[in-house]
Amino acid sequence: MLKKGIPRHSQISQWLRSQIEDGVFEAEEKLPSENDLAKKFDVSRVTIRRALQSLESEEIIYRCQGLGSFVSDKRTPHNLVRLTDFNEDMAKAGLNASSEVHEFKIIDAPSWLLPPLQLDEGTKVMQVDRLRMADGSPVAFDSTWLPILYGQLLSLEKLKSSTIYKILEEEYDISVIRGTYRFTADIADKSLASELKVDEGSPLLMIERSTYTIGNKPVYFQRRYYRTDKVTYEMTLERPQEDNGDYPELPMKEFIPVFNR
Amino acid sequence: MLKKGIPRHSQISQWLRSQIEDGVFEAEEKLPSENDLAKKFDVSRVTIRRALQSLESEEIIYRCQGLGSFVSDKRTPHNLVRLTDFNEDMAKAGLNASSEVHEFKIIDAPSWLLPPLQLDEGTKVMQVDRLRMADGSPVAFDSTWLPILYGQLLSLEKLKSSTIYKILEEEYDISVIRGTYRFTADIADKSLASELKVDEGSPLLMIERSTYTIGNKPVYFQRRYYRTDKVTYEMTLERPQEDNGDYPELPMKEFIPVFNR
DNA sequence: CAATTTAACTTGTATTAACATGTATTGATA
DNA sequence: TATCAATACATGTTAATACAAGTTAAATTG
Repeated sequence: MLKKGIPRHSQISQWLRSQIEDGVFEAEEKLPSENDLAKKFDVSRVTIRRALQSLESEEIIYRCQGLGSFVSDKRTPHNLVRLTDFNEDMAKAGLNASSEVHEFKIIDAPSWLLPPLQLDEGTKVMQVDRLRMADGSPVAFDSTWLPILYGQLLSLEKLKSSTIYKILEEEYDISVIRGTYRFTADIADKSLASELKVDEGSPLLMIERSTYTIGNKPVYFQRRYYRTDKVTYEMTLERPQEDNGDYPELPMKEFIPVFNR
Repeated sequence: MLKKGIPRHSQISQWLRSQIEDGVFEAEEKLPSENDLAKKFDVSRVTIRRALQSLESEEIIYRCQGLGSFVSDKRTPHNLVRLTDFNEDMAKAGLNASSEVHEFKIIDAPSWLLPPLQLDEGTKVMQVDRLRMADGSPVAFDSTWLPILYGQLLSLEKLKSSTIYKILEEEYDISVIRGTYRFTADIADKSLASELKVDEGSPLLMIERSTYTIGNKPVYFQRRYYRTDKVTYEMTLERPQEDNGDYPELPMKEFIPVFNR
């Protein structure tokens, strides 16, 4: 049942993770007892506990002495934030996402783009402008700049049905390891106003995103303008309930505002 | 050395936490080996490992087989986001924070405020308007509304030297358990423009914050406008390096955009 | 002297064993 | 009937032990 070469506790926690993911064990459902699991996998109870501990620290399950282990209700592993994708975000919100590619060209990198993409002067970059729509009406407009190295992997065809993130990850195995988001506000100039169908001078929520792959290599730099009447970014921070006394005064969560001078 | 009644592994992990916090073990410094710690506390190595495991899952330390355990460089436990405080944010950025209370009054709650504060029509609320400054120049302007229950605990005096968060937590033991942040953009009207010393129509980053105490009771609702030339909110999301195979495809971090219709 | 082997030390994995503590049910007792 | 004690079973704590595997440096070898 268990492969060799991979720690058993990892395999067991992985098995449980996928079982929970697949809905075999539903939310709030009681898992088999540690002894039962130990028998099932023919390992010691300690190994089972090691596996359950992983799931507990990921807040996928919670355990009650005397009662058993239960699947957490939270759909996403708490405290974990995923690097999200426009289409994915929209799908989660139950909206029909679509996008139009309005620009797909190679340009000389403007000077302000050199530092974020770690490029030298005179280098060319790929620029992709897209209008993002939810249920057919414009929600956001973004420009993305990529070093030619990565930009050449894209095509108009693919961009229509997929996202840059997915194309690079799934087709070329270039995965984004790190991403930095910057939130700021801007006002719609003539061009943005007409793209997003808002009045010139309207406030727009701007999110700049820098993404990096292994070795801190920049993959792309993106500026996205959201219609404020359409999108608000929201984030809930929760202070962990005083569980076991492990956190006496406790860590909550961090959110770093950067002050420009 | 160890008290009874409290699990030894908890006491040991707590001791290590505070030693690290106090700088006894600095960033990237190697901790004593598991065997050394076991001898020091006269416990088994398993107990030490249990303690280190807690610190590891909190990302306070990391461990390398064959090398030892090391203190993580990250100042704040990773993946944990703290509910922050304006003064604290500024201090961290090395700026001198100050604020002027421009309004401190009791008003009839406007209708749009009723749902977020879970109040009935006709209720009165406390409103506090403050201009926030960094090194003497205006950075943000916020209005905070509190149910009278909590508002009455504040005073002009205290607000000058402290923050609402601190006053309620430290003096009245009312601690904020949960907070929701919403990011959006707005433009400066005449009043905001003159407060923040920007042109009318300038873009401002607006952050709405709802905070709750135990039992999901709203403590206050706040609207803060940041000068975009002064402040950008930034957030870095990192995908955990494939450590042990525990996370095969996955979990990064979550950041929820809310789509208004 | 350089390359290799060995030894010592580190954390990682896993078992067996015992006892502590919390929860719920069952059955005897007042 | 209501209460309490016994019991079974859950997770929690901890020890003692063994071996695996990664790292480093010293010792050995060519």
